[in-house]
Amino acid sequence: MTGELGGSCFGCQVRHTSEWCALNDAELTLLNNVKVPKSYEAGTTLFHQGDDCDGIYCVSSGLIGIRRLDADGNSTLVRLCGPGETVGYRSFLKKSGHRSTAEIMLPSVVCFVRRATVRTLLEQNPNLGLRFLDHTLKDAEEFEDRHFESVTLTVKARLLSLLMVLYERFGYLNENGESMIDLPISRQDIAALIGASPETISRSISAVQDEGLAQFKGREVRFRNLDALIEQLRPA
Amino acid sequence: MTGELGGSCFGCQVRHTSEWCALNDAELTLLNNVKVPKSYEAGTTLFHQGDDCDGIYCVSSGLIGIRRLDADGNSTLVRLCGPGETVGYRSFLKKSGHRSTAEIMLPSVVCFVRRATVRTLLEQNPNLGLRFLDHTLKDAEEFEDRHFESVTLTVKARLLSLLMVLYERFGYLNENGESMIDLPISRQDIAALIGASPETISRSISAVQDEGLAQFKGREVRFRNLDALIEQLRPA
DNA sequence: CGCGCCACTTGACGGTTATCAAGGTGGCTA
DNA sequence: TAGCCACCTTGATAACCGTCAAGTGGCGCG
Repeated sequence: MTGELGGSCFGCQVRHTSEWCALNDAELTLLNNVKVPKSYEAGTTLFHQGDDCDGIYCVSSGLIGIRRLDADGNSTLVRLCGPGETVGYRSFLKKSGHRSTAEIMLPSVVCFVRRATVRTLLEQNPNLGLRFLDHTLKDAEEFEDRHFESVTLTVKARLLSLLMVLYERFGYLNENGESMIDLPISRQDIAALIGASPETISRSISAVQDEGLAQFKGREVRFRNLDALIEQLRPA
Repeated sequence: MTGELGGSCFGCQVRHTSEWCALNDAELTLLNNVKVPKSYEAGTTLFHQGDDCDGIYCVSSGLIGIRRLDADGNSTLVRLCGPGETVGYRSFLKKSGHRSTAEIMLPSVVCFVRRATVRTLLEQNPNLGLRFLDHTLKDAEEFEDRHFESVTLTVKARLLSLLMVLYERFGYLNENGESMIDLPISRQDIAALIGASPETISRSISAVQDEGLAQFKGREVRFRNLDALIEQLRPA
């Protein structure tokens, strides 16, 4: 709920974009008293697939990766959650164990709210439930769209699409006014995210460079022709 | 809400499996008074992609197909909704236009409940909202799983998986005790549903027949070896 | 400094699948 | 019955992509 440990929910920068914007002052005070803010290093985890769901996590800053084990036991990245997003709420609402593992991708501050508190707030304030409903609707649509994309678009098109999504969240202009991203995830994770092999991702990246759309140096991406790139996403 | 036009919600066979099982008698009476049951021929539509959302539809009997237009303007089948399921509720909850077209696949009876009524019931009974939440969660999980399948399994495996789903809903034993399905959809729709071309579906069906798993005659499927078929779904 | 480790890249190959094209079948109307 | 049309099948071909394998480069560590 707050950018600094022990900070107040009332000062939290993401308060108005998270589910908790439905709460009134009294409820927010309750939340503020029982929430457990904590700072995490990259590589650590909030919970593991199969764990019991003891509560939910609100991302204040940083980036969380949601992973699932595939049939071969490999851990594959399923989605990313940034500031203002709530993690683990679907398992909470379903009253089931966690279906996935939540891994810290970037140094993050995350507030934990234990189950009983969320339940109390949900009973007190129906609007909070509606906020969760909205969030779930958004998730469902996102998965629907991605399913649609994965059977319609090629790997390269999906890569460009992902780059645009990441650009919206992590993009910036460098000193020369060029559009840039510092990718928060590895190529392997990119591969998992769009449902392709790491080799194909590597080749797709080469193709994107050959076409002069962008330059890749490690995790740094420099866009050369954002208009042409966006244009490639249109035709389908 | 009812198997016969003008019938009562109280006697509806799907009442206990639909969202409306959350309602008490008074609320059900309200619903019963304002709902509009209607019989539809195959090929007609409940609403079109882009239409305003004026309410939600509860499937009493028959089968509804949800279609979306792809980039080329082709209408592709996205999912099927059977008795007890509610159609168009996500657009309603999101207060947005319909993202897809709902087409009648089999002769169906569908009850329309207009927006104001649903809103009233939602305000009166928080449990109804939770039911919708559950449904949305299920939708999200389904698309998550299908996304996973579509990048993991071959077309033939996905076809077998779809056949099992359809068997659960439309399967029966014929006079010889053989497991059968009368497919409710065309091969083109099967193709769209699992994300493949119609030609590949046709070839996959041939392969399934060559392996002695099932016989296809038009839309009639006769299973030859259900155990072996299920076994092929396991390995993952 | 050398070593190993890991992520990434690149090449070669093969399998799966889409695409294009040419029949075939069944249902419908005239 | 003929003719048409939509749907389905079958064949040939090529594109896409996954897999296996070898090589590169960065980075920490002894």
